[in-house]
Amino acid sequence: MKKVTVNGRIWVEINGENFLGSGRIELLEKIEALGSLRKAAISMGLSYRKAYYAVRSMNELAPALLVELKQGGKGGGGAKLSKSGRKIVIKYHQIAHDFVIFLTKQSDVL
Amino acid sequence: MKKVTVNGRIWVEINGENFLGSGRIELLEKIEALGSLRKAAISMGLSYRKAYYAVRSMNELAPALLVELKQGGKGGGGAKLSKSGRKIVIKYHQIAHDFVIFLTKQSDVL
DNA sequence: TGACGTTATTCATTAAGAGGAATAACGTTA
DNA sequence: TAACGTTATTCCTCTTAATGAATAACGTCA
Repeated sequence: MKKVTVNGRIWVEINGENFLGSGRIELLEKIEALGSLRKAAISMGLSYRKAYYAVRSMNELAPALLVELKQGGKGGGGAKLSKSGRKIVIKYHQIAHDFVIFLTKQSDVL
Repeated sequence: MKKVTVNGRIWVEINGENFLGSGRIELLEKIEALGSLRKAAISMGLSYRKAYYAVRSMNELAPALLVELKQGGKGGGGAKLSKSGRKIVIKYHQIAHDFVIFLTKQSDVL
């Protein structure tokens, strides 16, 4: 018997521009865990450049910085989440959870 | 004030393979309206080839043909939806409608 | 003041997808 | 049997996205 399922993807937009998806959320979490954008990128198998542009885009779109980047200094610098950065990660997970439930329900109906 | 919204995309999979999304649904509707795959593709600004491969993929994955293609004959041939093809278009619209409601609710929460 | 490890940026190459062009194949109809 | 308009298929080009390499810039600390 063939298995039919409803799948999907959600993301957050600000003024119609892509702001946050699951990939960026994972990046934020890695940044919080590792304290370094470079290490976060590598741990996800992501190029540093792509990760950097993602952070830059997020910080530009958000009303307040999500990631605080520090260049030079102790350890060469580093990256960490701001308070609003940590908040938005939690909020996103709530939405993603509801979405999984939605998809499951729709798959059952099929 | 910046406008923050949750957006997304859903599709139907069969055995984990992409089966139906909004584009393919639109294609099915155009086929029903125009009776020709070529005309349907053109009306959507789609290349015939892409439309053809989409139909082929759908027909192969579905338990029963969604689109009946006829080559040669009166008018050169034509394309039309099977009964199960028409059914699935209706079902998809129901799911898509629920999804819009879901997205609106999530956007309100933000 | 030099070493360090990070952030910040540019450049060139490669991979993949989209698209168009061209043509074969088909079956009815006049 | 020739014309017609469609389905069916192949091939090549072009554009765009992804990737990696290389390097500059920075600020602390020994």
